[in-house]
Amino acid sequence: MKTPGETGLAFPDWAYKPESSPGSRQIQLWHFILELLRKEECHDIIAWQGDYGEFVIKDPDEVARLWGARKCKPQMNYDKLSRALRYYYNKRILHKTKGKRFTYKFNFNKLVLVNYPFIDMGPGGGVPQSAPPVPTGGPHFRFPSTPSDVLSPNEDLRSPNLFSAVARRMARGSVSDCSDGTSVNSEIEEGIGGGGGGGANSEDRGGVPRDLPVPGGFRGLPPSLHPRLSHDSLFRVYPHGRPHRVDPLSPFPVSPLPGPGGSMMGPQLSPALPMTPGHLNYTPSPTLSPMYSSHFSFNSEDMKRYLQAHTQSVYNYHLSPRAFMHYPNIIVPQPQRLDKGHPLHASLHSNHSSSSSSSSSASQHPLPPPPSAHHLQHHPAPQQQQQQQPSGEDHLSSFKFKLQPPPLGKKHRERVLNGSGTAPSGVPSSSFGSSASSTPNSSSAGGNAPSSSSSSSNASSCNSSAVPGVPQIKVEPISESESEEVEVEGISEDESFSREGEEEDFEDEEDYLDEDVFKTPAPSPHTPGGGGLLDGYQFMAHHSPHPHQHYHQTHSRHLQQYQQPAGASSRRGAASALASPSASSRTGNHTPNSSSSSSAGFPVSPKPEPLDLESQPGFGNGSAGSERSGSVPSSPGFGVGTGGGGGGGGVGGSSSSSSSKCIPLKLRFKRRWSEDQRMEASSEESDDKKVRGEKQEPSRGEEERGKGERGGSSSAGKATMTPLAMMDHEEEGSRDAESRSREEKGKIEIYNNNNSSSSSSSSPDPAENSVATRRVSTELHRATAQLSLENKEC
DNA sequence: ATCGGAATTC
DNA sequence: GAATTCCGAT
Repeated sequence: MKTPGETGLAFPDWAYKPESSPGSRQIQLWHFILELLRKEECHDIIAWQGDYGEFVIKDPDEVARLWGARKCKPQMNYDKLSRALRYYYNKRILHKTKGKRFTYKFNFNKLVLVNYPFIDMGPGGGVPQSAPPVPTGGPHFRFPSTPSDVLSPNEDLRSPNLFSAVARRMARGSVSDCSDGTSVNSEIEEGIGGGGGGGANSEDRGGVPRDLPVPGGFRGLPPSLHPRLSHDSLFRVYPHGRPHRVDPLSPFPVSPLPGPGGSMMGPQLSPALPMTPGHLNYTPSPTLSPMYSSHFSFNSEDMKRYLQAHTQSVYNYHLSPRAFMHYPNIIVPQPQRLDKGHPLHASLHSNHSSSSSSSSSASQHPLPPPPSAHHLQHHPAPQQQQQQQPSGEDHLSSFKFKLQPPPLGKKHRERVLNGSGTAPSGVPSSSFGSSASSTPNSSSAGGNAPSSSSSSSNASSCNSSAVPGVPQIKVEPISESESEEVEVEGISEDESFSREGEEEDFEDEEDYLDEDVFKTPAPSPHTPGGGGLLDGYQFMAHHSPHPHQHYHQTHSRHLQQYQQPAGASSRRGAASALASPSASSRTGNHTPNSSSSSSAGFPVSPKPEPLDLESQPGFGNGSAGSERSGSVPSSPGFGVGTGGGGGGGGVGGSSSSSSSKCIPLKLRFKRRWSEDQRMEASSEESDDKKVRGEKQEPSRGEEERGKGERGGSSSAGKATMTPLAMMDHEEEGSRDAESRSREEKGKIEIYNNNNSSSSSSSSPDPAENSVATRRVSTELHRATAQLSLENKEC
């Protein structure tokens, strides 16, 4: 099999911490595992297989041996190692793929969160589940490992308001450790050769452009961003046409942004585990960015850039609208479509002042500029894709759907490799030997030269294989009740965003979330830009002229794949259908996800979350509000068809009018919302259970149920229905048949449009769209402003 | 093979 | 905190 990297599916760079690289002793098991997975040499003993993020330990003994060597625990054996892995279950870093021997699956979301806690959870701590902090999209954010990289985090700090959470975490050390001094080299390794991306292997890299840390990180950014910071390190830019590889074998779907650095091995992210923002129980690496202490001067420009990057990242990661609510000042740039001018810049600039101000208000200590840390890392040549200049298509294209045939029989995967069991007892830890097992190659000490770095040589390769994959959706049989049942990978943002009915029923919220988070935006084949989900954001930010196109595309896909006939009403059915196969087999636990069960009542977040509340209002103004009021289902705003997405849609709603298209958007929002809430609730619960060890009920199903129940009834904090719930109710309950039919029609139209047009470009009514779009945009702006104000107040 | 509790180590 | 070690239960 190819390594993820090769396949182009690498896991996010940030997920991998170089520090743990060969020489570092503090390496954590998961990190070590990733390390092995990155090495082709090790593919005989462990390799990605199956779903995204899923890997199989082909030779448990050997892996254990290596692990023991690394940790200087000669007595290590698979039993012990597995115990350690099992501890990750609760942490949600990993979970077992049931039915498959020696097969586990990473929850990259979790890793990401841990590593990249940029998003402020807010008081509620509720982060939009849907929006993982990690940037997937175009510009990849790379978790800074090197000192210079580290800076970036600091940058975050710059804006206390926005990133305060991060700062706090950093202070706590909860933030990922990229910073080990030890790891510096390692990082470099990764960054360049090894690592950057997930695939350590040269091959892998080849597939994915690993780190292409582009010196100018941001596209638009002047190379000289900051002397001290190279955003590059922080953000990886991917060349436009990132090749998307699709490796059938590799567990990962094509990386959406085959970004260079492989910063994104998006596919790998397993949707399965929920990334509950709130729960960062696990702190992978203690070290935080080296820079904590470092100070950065507050540079408005840097800030802007940073924010841009960040926002893009967020955007790319499908942050839920709420996430943005947290950052009132930030306008979400359209990462991918910069066509229109450079919205980002514009937005940033415009916002910049505000943001800065806010920061000042909050607490900010402008940090003195860090010592220069520029890291050595050679980033692969700057990729085209830099954030700033996304050539529209490329950006979007980066994300794709991955369609995978149903997994082969488990048996295929089950391989018990007998191992070669050799076990040299004390192996020098330092040399993880990279390939220790099979190919002990050099490396070891070499400094970090990283074994994997070997890949460095390959680094070039990464980019190569860019094969624009076609968006694919992967449907897995449900192996586990939890998350794995149905995965849609690489779903376009839209999907994640709305996850229309089809996906609505996630048995696992977590999974769902994870997916969202990780999903890479699916580049629609047709649309260059491809960013489905983004639409909303984009819309908000820039009002792209053709917002709906994306939407259409994505939806169309849904339809095709899921063939979901009708709108909301059908959702469940569709979803259930998807899930059902396996679900049925399994215990009933799957109960349709809480969301679907909305009828029952959406779970209300157990505890009141200020953030949510805050955010919601904002949206409320938009579509949500209208719905609540019982207004006509179709919110005008959405009508624009732009996905206005969340916020935008809502706002627009007031103004515009096309009904048909509007609804889908609305639904999306609602669902999204509900999901978020559910997530929150679930996450809490789950945490309680798993982490805390509270046992409410053994079955997983329970968790969900519990969520639902709690949400509905118990939520002591919130007796009242959440907006979402209300919305849902309206949808299902109050809406009249007509409205529904209209909605559906609208959807259909949209879909049709997609199909018909090559997506990207032509919308059926360009003129109309443009006009509508403008209009909407204007309103959106207005709305945004209001929201911002509101948020500030809060 | 897997799970997870408990004690212990670093 | 993150394993490591043991070990009984499934």
